[in-house]
Amino acid sequence: MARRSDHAPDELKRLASDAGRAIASEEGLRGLTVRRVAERIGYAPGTLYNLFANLDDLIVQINGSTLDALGVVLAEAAKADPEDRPRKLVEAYFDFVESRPRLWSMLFEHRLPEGEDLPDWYRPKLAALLALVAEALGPLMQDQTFEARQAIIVTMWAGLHGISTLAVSSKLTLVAETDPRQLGHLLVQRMLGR
Amino acid sequence: MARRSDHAPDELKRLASDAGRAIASEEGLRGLTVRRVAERIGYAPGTLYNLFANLDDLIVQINGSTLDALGVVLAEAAKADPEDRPRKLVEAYFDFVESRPRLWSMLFEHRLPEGEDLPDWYRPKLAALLALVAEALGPLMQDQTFEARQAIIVTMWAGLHGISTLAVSSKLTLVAETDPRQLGHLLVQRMLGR
DNA sequence: CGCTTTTATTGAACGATGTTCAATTGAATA
DNA sequence: TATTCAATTGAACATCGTTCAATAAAAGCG
Repeated sequence: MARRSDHAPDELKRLASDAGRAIASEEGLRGLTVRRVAERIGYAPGTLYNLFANLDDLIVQINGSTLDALGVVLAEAAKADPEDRPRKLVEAYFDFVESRPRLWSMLFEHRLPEGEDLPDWYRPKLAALLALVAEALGPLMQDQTFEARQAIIVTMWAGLHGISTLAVSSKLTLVAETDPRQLGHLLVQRMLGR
Repeated sequence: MARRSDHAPDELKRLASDAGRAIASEEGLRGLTVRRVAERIGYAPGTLYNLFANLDDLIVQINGSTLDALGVVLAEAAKADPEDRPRKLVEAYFDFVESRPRLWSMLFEHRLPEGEDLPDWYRPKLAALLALVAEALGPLMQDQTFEARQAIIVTMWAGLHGISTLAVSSKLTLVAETDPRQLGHLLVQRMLGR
């Protein structure tokens, strides 16, 4: 069989990454296989290699769209009054992680093979997220130099990521039950010097 | 063939996890396969299943020993004068990550299958590391309640983890080149309120 | 409309993976 | 020496990512 054209090429690519995202959000990275995506959209495994370079490529695409979704959520939170933004942003971040734990995990669980780099469009997407947060919190860091602000934002960002990662893999609960959100708020407060 | 007894059972188990660690530190989680570990120690693949429940078990064992090694390094740094400990601990942490990037990555890159939990001995090992840091930095947090100290330490811990993770997977370098160590120091300073 | 060209799609094939388990064989025991 | 025991094997199974010659359907053309 050939040239079925049940779907336009772009449409088919979307269909495939949607199917991949569905599988990943249900079963995580471990359950995401080429054959299962193909089966889900009713095509042969080989077809996916016309749409994506390989499975890693498909995963990176899905991760990219996860970053986009996170951006939407954070942008919404950034509309709050400047003094409220730290709390709102942290809440939005953890809401996002909790609503899509497996997709969010895949963002960091997946590693490209040694020597391969993320595609060119990925890093700007990440930088845009950071810029969004930096702009939202700018009014609260007016006494800081540009470099200092940059460092604060990146540290906050990485810190929230660390808290969420350990929470999701349940490597955070030790003796006492520690709420990830509270740690997030604590982190942001201290990083903003309040 | 059977009962070769070239090695005592415990000895063989050590041999296998050493081989696994060697492979992982050279090629990361992706290169760590049952067959390659078996080949490296001169046994058949099936033999590994007498020593470990499965590949996940072997990985968790290696991760456990990585935590131990990190503990040794941090304990050494904690011997410094109380005021120097924040800097020394951060330096020790990043030294460790940079000296074993792939082993350290495996600590967080690896996820057990859905529903499976880390073994009972793993969580205490993690808690001991946190306790070490908490004790070392206790003198610098005397104005804090026990709960507050706990939260500060865990947040620092998760934050360092986040910074290192993003740095190792090169998702930290955005516009300007940001040194992970400096971010680590910044984080710890602010979390300790200095 | 028929013929040719193009190309999207297939699915068998390859090598590699984790895991199982009956068979084997060396050591320990009697 | 004969028997029991258990450590070790390696073939087998299902699955994986990936490739690619074959194919069939659409598009182009006379």
